[in-house]
Amino acid sequence: MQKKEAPNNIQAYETLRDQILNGKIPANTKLTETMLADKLNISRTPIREAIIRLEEEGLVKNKYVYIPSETDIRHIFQVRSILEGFAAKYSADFISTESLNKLKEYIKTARNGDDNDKLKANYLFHQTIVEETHNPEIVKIINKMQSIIYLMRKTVTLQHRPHLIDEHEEICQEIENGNGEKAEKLVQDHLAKDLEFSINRLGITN
Amino acid sequence: MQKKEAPNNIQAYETLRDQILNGKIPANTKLTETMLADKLNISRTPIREAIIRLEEEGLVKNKYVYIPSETDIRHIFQVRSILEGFAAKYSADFISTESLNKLKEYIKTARNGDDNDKLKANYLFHQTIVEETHNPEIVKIINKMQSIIYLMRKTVTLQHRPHLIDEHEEICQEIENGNGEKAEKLVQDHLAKDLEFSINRLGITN
DNA sequence: AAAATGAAAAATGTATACAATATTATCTAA
DNA sequence: TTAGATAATATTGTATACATTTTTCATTTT
Repeated sequence: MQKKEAPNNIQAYETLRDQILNGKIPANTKLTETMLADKLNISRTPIREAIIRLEEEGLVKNKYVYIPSETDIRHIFQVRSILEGFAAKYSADFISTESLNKLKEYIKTARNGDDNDKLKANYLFHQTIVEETHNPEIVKIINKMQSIIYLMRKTVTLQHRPHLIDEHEEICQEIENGNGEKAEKLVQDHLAKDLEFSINRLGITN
Repeated sequence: MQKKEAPNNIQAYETLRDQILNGKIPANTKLTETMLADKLNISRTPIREAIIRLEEEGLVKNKYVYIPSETDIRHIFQVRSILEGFAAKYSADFISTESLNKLKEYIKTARNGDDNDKLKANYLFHQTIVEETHNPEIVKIINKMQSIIYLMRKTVTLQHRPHLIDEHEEICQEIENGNGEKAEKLVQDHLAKDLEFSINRLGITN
């Protein structure tokens, strides 16, 4: 049995999504159906369906590639902060030893690896904590924000925000100690710093 | 200038959404494009687009109308509890007098009005607190859960869960007192009770 | 010039035909 | 029977033509 290929509308959705996220399709681009259909060598029908998905996801708004304003980003980060804070608090009580070891591993990699490793390790650090809630709804919400988070993370790790890894270490420590309240607070402070650093460096405005 | 009518695909999305929510299209129904196209007297194209929207929203999964399991509902309620808890805490510090008066108004209506008034008042009570965050992301997430929440609310208010309104009153009180921590806790306990009551009465299983 | 008008062009929305898959029913061989 | 193959049917996916709406841009009017 051979693996069935995803239909064009799904593929189109995925490639467009990727291209928007990595900047190949820049912010504010008008997405015209015929233009995209030409580019991907398929008809307008699957393109339309891809665009609808992107719109529901919030990456496209009214046919234009959407860049969130500073206010938008602050709102998104508030949600992230609330949910990841909860996740950290929860982890302090319920984290598995495997996950805890993973966290330590990611800290090590983030200190020693190359840029790409660091990026991935920092992503996994946060993701592991979120997944430790074992609540797919929470994971889903965070994942939906990954597009913006990714941009921010790229900034803070590649531009070496000071103390970033130290903070990860502290968070990990408090989770290990079972100190949920402290862990929650640390995550929220940590994210607040990421936010300010990124907004500053990216020169985001309203 | 006359008001432009929404395109068929949007209208189809809205009517299907409504019909799923009020049970006209029962859970687990297979949504076939031709069948719906016939019923709404339009072609398959706009139907497909409507279904994609419903799928992105989570109301439809793999062409079937989706009913969340008990576990799903618990997960959803955990998110709701975290976010509404935050909203209550936030409100304690920042709520406007207008909103506070509204809350009191809704409590009164929920005590005296008819079933329909009660239902609406209880909805507005929670919605007002959520909106007081002035964070559209939070509002959006909660709204996306409204389908399930609606079901639950119908149960708890129409089957008169005891102390429901008393709890609203306490929450309102603590918000007015500026006691955020207490308000947060009360909201979370309140929602936990709603959840258990509803699951019990609706006979939801996995 | 600025605003208003209205063709021309472009883009979106819808129906439909046909192609590709998935599902169901039917039949055969163990 | 029943597991497996295969034909029949139903459903989904895609391209395309045409209809409708929106946008653009030149022209006229003030």
